[in-house]
Amino acid sequence: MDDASTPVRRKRGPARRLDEDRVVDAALEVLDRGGPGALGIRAVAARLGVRPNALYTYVADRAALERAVAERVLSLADTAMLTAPGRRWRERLTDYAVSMRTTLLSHPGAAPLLMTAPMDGPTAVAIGELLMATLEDAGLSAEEAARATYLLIVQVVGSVTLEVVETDGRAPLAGEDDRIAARRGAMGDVDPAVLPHTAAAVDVMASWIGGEQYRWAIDAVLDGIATRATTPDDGA
Amino acid sequence: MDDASTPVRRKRGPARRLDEDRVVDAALEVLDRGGPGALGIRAVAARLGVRPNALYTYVADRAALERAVAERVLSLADTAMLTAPGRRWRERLTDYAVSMRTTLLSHPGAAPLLMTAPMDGPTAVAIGELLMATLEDAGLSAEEAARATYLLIVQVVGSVTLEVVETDGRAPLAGEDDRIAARRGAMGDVDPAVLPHTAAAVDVMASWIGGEQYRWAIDAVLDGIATRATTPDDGA
DNA sequence: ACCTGAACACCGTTCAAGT
DNA sequence: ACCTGAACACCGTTCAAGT
Repeated sequence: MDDASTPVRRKRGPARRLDEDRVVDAALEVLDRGGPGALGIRAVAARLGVRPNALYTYVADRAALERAVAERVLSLADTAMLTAPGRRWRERLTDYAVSMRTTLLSHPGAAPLLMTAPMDGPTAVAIGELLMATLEDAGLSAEEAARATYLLIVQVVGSVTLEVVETDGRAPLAGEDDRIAARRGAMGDVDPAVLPHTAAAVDVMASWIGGEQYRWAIDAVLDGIATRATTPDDGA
Repeated sequence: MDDASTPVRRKRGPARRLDEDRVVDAALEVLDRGGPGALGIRAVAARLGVRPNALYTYVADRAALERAVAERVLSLADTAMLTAPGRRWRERLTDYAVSMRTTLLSHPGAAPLLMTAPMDGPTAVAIGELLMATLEDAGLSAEEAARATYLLIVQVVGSVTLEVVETDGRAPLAGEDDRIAARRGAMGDVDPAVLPHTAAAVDVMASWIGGEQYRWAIDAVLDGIATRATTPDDGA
């Protein structure tokens, strides 16, 4: 079921032709199969059927490879939601945040890279531009829109990274219910006499890594942002 | 100026006595001097004047060492602010958030460890307990308090980690103004014709890694949380 | 119980050499 | 221009041995 524009795309073959896109493709595959710890120059080279030092024609070093992977993953989330006509600014931001989580969770090993490498690539900038535009639709000033944009970025990337770090980071991730149950089990019993609030909330804390928590947090953040907006709920 | 309870504490000496605390001390020193990339079994052993494999008596492996360092750094922030009598819940949370940032920035290399290793140690749990108690003072239900707690944790740890990742991570960090100026310089010029919002907000974006942005974000988050509180502003 | 010596299987990165 | 061969200086971790 290959796309027509992707001629053959063999798994590991004798290296038909190399270019940066193919290197990043391979890096993402290594990440998906082996988790965050598996990514490395030698592993990617092996997957391409090539010697490790061959990669240095396309990538400056390991850090540059990681940045390229981070950019690639960001580009997989569809920004069309941010410009969807007829939808309110708040719905657009919520949709995009949820969709970004789904995208990142489908390449869990890549999520920590977003926190490790500075995101200054063209894709990251383009996303920032669209987020600021959406927040100005809400009636925020340019400065407030920029600050709110970063608040949202921190929340989205931070949540998903912490969520992934509790797994082995290989795709596909276990189902959310299973991951929450495993986390609940690892927490064991809490003595209500010494940690009353923790003991009472242990089930909710187990679900910190889930979609419901994610939605709750984004919602609260958007409420806080809405406080600063002049177009409370029905902006363009 | 050594504390009386710290007998001699030499820098690297012939290893007077080893225990887990001294190992974590050394790890934190390695981190402060060399940044996140410097931390490792061999580097810590060298700092203690001991062979690498000697560490395995006190720490299971590298991952356990990193978790121990993360726990240590968390314990350096003073939780007394969360229980300060006579102060409103919102002031207590703001004070603690600001103080946690200061603590983490004083050991910048350790900040990324909080995002990389699951935080399930006793210190992390104790902080969670106090945060939940404070948020219940605000009138949140147990479930809401737990969800708001995680929202705050993600925001604090996420912000500081992204802030540190743009530096070399060695202590002491350059002054905030210098770091913002350097970031502004790295962003270069942006064409207003293609990225109008980005071009207009470039100075604010440079300051994303600063204390003003941090405060703005925490404030917005607390506004969102306050929406769900029954004790709007003058809780116990 | 705690530390060393020695070794293992890895890393990222370089440089000269081939084609 | 692009890839290989070979080597460099590293890693984390193990195991047997010493004391």
